[in-house]
Amino acid sequence: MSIRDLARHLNISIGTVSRALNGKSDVNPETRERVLQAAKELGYVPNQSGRSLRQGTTNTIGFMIESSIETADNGGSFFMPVFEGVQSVFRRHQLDLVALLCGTDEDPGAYLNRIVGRRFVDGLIISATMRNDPRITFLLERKIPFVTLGRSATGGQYPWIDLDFEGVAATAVTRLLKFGHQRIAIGVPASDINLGYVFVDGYRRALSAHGISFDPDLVFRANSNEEGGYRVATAMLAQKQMPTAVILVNENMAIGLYRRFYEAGIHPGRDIAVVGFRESTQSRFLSPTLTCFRISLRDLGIKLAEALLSTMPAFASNYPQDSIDLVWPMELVPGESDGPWLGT
Amino acid sequence: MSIRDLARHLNISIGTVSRALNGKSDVNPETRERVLQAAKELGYVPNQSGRSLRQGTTNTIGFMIESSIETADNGGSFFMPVFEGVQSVFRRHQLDLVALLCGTDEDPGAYLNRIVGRRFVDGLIISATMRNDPRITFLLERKIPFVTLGRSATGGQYPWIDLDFEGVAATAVTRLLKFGHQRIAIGVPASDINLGYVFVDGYRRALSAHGISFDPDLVFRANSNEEGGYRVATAMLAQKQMPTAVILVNENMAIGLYRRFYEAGIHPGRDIAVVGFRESTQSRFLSPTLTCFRISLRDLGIKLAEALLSTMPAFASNYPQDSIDLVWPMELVPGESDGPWLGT
DNA sequence: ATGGCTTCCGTAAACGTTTACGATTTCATA
DNA sequence: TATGAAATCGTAAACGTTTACGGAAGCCAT
Repeated sequence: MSIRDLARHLNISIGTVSRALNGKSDVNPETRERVLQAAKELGYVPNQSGRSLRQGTTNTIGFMIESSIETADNGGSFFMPVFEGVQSVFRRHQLDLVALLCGTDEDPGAYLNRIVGRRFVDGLIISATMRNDPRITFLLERKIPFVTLGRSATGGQYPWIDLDFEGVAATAVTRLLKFGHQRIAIGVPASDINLGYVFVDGYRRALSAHGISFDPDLVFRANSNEEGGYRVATAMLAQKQMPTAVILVNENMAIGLYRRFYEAGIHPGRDIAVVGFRESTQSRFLSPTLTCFRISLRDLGIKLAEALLSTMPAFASNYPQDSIDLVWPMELVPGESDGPWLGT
Repeated sequence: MSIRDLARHLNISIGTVSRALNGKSDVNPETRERVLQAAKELGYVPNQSGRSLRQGTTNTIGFMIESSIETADNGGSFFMPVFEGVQSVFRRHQLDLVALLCGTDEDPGAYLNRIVGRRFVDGLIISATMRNDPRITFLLERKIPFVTLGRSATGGQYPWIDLDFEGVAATAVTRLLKFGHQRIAIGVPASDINLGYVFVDGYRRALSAHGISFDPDLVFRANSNEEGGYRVATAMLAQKQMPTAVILVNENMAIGLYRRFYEAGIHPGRDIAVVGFRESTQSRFLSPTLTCFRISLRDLGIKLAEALLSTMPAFASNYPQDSIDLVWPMELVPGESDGPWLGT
């Protein structure tokens, strides 16, 4: 069922059929109607390869999602809603979105090189941005439109959207200080993901804004999952003077942390304050419910899509450049996991 | 950087270049070496559109992942490891795997029709199979190779792999009966996903095998997330005679269930037995830790890939047909959430 | 010297689209 | 009526690749 078959069936040329289907102006409205009708009846859908070959564009966007061991167990709850949002925008432009999950046993650079080299996608969304991310320099020199979810220390001119980790750190720190806490710890990912650096920076700045000196012993690095949270709690318990509060960069860590404290007979929310990130269905149903930060992942996805489109020549006219380099604000949702310090 | 440029640069014809790159036999080893060398130096990667157009094959497989509201929050933890496994097999055959997430505001049938019509993929993996799934009949009549994760009541000849829900139900029921429980409830998804039907069937059969009559009031339907678990617990509490044990089809439900019981002052593992499904990082760190079933999702993914390849003419020779229609066994992992019935 | 292999390589068609260009018709206007 | 513009459509080239086919060269045996 090619366009040629369709043309033969209608007794008109394939050029006219193509123009009719693509909404070009120089075609008789009546003919167009006949073509569209026949296309629907015969179930004709244009072959993407032929179209791509001719126009040099694939009408697909790739969303590269990290699937490392660390994030494999919880990444989905984050990415799925974002993906939803991105897709809702692309659908309006007949763009198909595909998720590209680079396997753990393949080098992300090589993977990206293959995808880009094959002209598989017209643009890319890059997530889990590293502090120094070779993917960014690669895409820049290949002039592939892209946007990153998460800023990076890598140089160059490209749009990025990131969560407001400084804001989160500042809000959490001030809140906990107001509650009377003095030793406030944080739990951040052990990997080289840039998120960790930004978070620690924000934490540091927030502390110094209140005249409190930074204590490196209060920064706990671990995997961003339940096991990591468990380890953080264990490390906290081992300190001569245990922190009275802790800020976690990942809500999955909270479960492991809760568990470790439960084993030690320590009640989060009473004996120790916990602030998590980010709000999810989970955080509302933990006991105690987690104080954390709310964010509309779907809206984030929408902004991501718009930022990408603004860098693509074919769509840039509809999307002004001002939607790029965005720091996404988040709102604190109080839970039962923190409160006034009752200790000595 | 097309094959033509490469040929010009080497002063040989494009036909020879193509043959050299594709490992055809009728090319001088020395020439082949030169071609491969030049391709690497100049960073040549064959254009996928051109290749697809010519061979009628795209070298990509689609993994259609459900992203409905219900599963958006937890689907990732399940699919990511499966995806990993699938990808590890496809990589060996130079096949690229892409995740296709059908947005919630688009009809899955229409989405699939577009993907297939465009000749976007050579094969498909379908998940979240419905009891009556129009996608299956569609793919069958279009003769697109596919495999489903989850069996279906839809007729036709196609490979599927499913988890052993009967086994899970039987094991859980016998275990709980041995513990002295009499009123054993189950929590299953409210949607039309076939998984729910199979699970209830297994539960029913397991009960009757022990001479216990089936009580429809013990089947609780809810969303497969934390909120659903909360609702299930609420419904259980409302019954005149509360069940003494409950089997959940989703471990995320356990969190919500725990929460509701916590609010009611009831301790899972002591006052009520909970058996969950499936084991995850979470289930090991909940308090109490969840008795549940273990499964290697990566291995599951590998089998899925093999089943699909066995139906694709180009690969079938390497993959015998016996790997299809598989019921995946699972192993129980005891936790703290169930035990002997201590009630009256 | 001729014929027949084998080895290697070039030529050209084909895949399904889109689109620049030109051809034809229609129609109003001079 | 002649003319030009507008509307509509057909023709053919082009995108990058693979591959069937044939040709050229080399070699060996007759």
